[in-house]
Amino acid sequence: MASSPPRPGRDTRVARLPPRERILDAAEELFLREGIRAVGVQAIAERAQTTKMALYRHFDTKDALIEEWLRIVAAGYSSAFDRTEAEHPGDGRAQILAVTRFFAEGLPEVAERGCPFVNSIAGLPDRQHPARRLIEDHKATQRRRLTAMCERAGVRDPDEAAAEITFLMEGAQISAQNGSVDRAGERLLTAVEAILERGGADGGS
Amino acid sequence: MASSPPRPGRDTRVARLPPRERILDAAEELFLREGIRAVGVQAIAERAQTTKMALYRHFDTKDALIEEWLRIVAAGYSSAFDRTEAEHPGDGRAQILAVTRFFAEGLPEVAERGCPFVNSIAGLPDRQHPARRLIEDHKATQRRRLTAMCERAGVRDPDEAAAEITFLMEGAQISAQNGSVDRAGERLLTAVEAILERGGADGGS
DNA sequence: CCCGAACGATACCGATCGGTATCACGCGGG
DNA sequence: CCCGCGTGATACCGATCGGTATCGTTCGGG
Repeated sequence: MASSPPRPGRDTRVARLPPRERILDAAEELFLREGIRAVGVQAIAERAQTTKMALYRHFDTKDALIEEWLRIVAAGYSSAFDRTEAEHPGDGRAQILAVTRFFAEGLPEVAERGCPFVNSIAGLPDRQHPARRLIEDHKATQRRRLTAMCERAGVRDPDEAAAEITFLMEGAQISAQNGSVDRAGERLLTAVEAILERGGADGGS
Repeated sequence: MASSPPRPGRDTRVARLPPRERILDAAEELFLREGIRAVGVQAIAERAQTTKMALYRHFDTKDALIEEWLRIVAAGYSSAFDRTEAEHPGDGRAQILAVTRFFAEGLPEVAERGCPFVNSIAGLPDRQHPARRLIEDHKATQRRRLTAMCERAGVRDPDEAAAEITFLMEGAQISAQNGSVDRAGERLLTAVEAILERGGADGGS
């Protein structure tokens, strides 16, 4: 096996990531594919090409690993919001349409694996569970940012508009997953535009 | 029909349903409270005041029990659609508003325990699983019925309107569950009315 | 009245769960 | 050079998982 080159990278074409990242990657894949509760720590460790012991050196408990994973996913969505606000400074309407497009682009993936937050919350019936709190905090923050964008867009009732847009985004994910609505992305975009229209958004135009 | 089931007569000590119903009731309660996968058959049997053996006499497997439960839940929604169609014959707009109100009224419950379909699908990653097929069939049927109602209401693009209303209903449930939107019921109704307005619904004939 | 089916209880099956203990090895920094 | 830490491997823990086997009891309809 490791005959001449002492250099690592024999069993992986790219340089191997540190165990912690490998574990998080493996957990993400399995959590999405099988569901939080159906996956055992043993399976995660194996897929990460390590052992349960190594996993428990980095995460106190399986639930802590779940929480950390969800934290990363939430950060991904947050940074997408950051980006759109940076790219369309002050233009609420453009920001909303951009994040809507972001959600729409993610729909094929969500249709296959489901939404990480929605699926996880189903396995976290305890409202005090740290991972569940994290999800709810994330969703509340996202909703606040959406409301702010609606205000910026000059919509008449920003609170109502943000609520409806939130419904549409969440519902598009669910309906894409259960296959009851085709062309979900286009429908989502159309519906959000209609809400902005109805609310009298300033529009960049 | 001649022979009545062993219904609890008034001299029975405890009004007790037949084991099968008790098991389904217990399963419903636990599935909603803890989640499909987190509940063991032992726990279901105990809450139904019976044993695992009795449970397996009525259901081939735990998954079959899950499927049967979901079938009952789906039937409940279907009969709600039946009722509104019967109560507002030919009036698509009134039908849509009635089923929307039905969803809105269920939101407090959904906010607490989550949507049975959404939560279950998270624990059924296998698309071939009978219970998952049942959910997807149910959602597809519901979407078709909604489209028919939109046609009846004279909306310009019934397919699009039904899709958007579906998004709103599903999204309202999710957002109520994760607490990101308050007054979800009123918002849902407002949004659906706006879609009918925009689509040029007849208003009742 | 009595027979068989449904029922309740208990014990058991192999597998897997989340989590821990132990130990040997490799590698890098003081 | 060598010490120590992170690592990987293995074995183990008690508990629980879904599912089955074997009892004795209860009860209602032919």
